[in-house]
Amino acid sequence: MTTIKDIAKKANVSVTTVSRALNGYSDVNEKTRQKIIEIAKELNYSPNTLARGLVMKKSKTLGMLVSGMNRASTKDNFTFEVLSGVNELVSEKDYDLVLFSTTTTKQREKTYSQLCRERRVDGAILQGMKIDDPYLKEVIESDIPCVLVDIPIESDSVGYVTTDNVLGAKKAVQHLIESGHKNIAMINGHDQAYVSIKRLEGYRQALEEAGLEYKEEYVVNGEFTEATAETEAMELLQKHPEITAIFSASDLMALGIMKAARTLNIRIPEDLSIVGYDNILLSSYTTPALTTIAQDKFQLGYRAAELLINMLEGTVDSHVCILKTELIIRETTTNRSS
Amino acid sequence: MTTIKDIAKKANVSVTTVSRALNGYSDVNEKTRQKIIEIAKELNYSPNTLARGLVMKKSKTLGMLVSGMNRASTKDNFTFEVLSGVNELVSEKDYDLVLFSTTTTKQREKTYSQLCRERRVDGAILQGMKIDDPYLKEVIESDIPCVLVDIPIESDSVGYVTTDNVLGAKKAVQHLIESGHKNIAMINGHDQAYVSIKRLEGYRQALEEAGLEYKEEYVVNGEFTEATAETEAMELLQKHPEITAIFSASDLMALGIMKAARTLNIRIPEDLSIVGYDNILLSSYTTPALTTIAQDKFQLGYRAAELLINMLEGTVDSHVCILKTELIIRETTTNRSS
DNA sequence: CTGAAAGCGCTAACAG
DNA sequence: CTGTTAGCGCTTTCAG
Repeated sequence: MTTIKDIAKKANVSVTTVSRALNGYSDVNEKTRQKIIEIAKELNYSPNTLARGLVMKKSKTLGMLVSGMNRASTKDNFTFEVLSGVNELVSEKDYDLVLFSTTTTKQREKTYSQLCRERRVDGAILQGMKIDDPYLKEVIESDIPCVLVDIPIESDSVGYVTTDNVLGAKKAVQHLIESGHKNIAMINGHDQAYVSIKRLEGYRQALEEAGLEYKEEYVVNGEFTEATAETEAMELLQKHPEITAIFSASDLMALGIMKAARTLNIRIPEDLSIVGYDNILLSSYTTPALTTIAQDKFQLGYRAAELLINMLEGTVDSHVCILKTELIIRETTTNRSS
Repeated sequence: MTTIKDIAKKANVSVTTVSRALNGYSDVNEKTRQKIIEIAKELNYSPNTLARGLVMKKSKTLGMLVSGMNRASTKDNFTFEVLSGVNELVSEKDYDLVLFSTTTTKQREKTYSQLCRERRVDGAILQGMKIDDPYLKEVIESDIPCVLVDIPIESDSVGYVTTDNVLGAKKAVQHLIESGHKNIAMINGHDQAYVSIKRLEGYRQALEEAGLEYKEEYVVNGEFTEATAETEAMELLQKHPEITAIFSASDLMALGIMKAARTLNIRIPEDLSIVGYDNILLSSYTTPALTTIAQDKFQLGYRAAELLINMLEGTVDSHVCILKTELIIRETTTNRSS
């Protein structure tokens, strides 16, 4: 493995000069530089980023911490799309990305800042964290620059990107209301998810503004899984046959609801309308295709990385980025009033 | 940021002793060790992996190079599932994973070994490479340990994991033959994919063994994309109305074929049977649900990582790992003979 | 059982 | 424009 020392020797200069030449400093004779560059190429030199990172105290590496990335979670590739977005910007900006996956249990073994410091990441992006995950508290205490996806915490060293979940949910429910529905239920995620709290808020606002009563028994948690949503929908629909529409806090759960409806012989959209959330790939392939609130997951990742790098390089105005959502009308909703 | 030096000072020992104590060497007084560990905790110490890597000449880091991971590719989350598998083993074994995404163009800018050496990864996993990608040649020349996904190259420093693509394809086609089909077309990926070559081989073998003639005009390339497959299927089905079954080299392309059939008013499976390959998530959600050859993508990644780490740690017998595939019969095939 | 010293490959004053 | 020197944080001989 050739080092700058080898190059220095061969070029009859000092290592300093080599370092400067290779790093594009101006105060190097152009001839010397050319010679050095040539020798470097000839010797097939690659800089050692470990050594560089050690002395520079930064690694040009970002950490991406994802919670709950396991075999099952590949179903909604939400995480993957975010990752793709992150990866895109990271490689544009010539950073590197190291991937950490963690679970709530693991977070007790090794702290967030331990993880980041050991690896010497310059900053971190956190995705899929729950509101009560240990790491979240640490993020605030630590001074490692960090961007959260879908969790609105802000400080000198932490920013976040998310979508407008209140508005998104509101649009979903308004669409149902405009279609003539009065008894609209909601299958939410769980109380540890920030987005669930916000989407519930949007649901309530939409009802209120339309003069419809909010009924607690119309809202249940589906834990963001297809199976739980199916069970919960089953119970809900049997207990409250007057329900003609459901707003689901995720598309995956909407799939569960559709299954439940099929089992109960409830037709979609004739007897029951459904609006999902996320616009995952699957949603356009189901029969009937799912009406949903789309959010740009790739962009979520891309912006998170952008924000983080801006924070690192000190070129940042705001630590917050809120993305738009969009209602996509497919086949699980229909106009009842007409 | 506290270092072993700080600990040494506070404990009144040398840095050597601290290093040994923290790394679990036996030749250190148990009392001293306890004291050191305690102080380390108190000072909230994290080892600096850069420094360690620099002197040890290994980083306990694996590189995952994926080709063509972009916004579009999130559709089949093949890559993501492989990544999940890799990630799983990597964290079990306490390695780290750095993600590089590359494109054929990018590969001309920075060579494979440059990438690996700069980052000081101990080994690399390559996913999604094409047969003529520049990196592939480099992999062979380089002595960096490397495991390829779905490309059968083997040497002292390189191994691979794949599935039995010949057999997989054969099973698909045999299933069609047993259902009574005689005119079976194939929509393949492209010639730069190893798996395409092998799957074509399996297709031919199955035909031959059944005494059916192989017709060149029945095989076209769909480039592994839904859109191209749709176009190609359209043309194929119009030109050769006698075709009653298509074997598709990927599920994604099978979706395209289904679209084409719908446009042409060809009923599936009554008029046309389809068998896909991969068993991507979507395949069970389409209407009708897709019959396909399943491969365990998570396992592909898991095994790749396992193989690589075994190679690195010198505990390896074979450099090759071949996984099984499984025919999953759903609704796009039906028995014609009955 | 412990410490002193050297060095991994690189960058950054500082001095010429 | 170039070289000398020091040091990033850690591990590892080699002596005690």
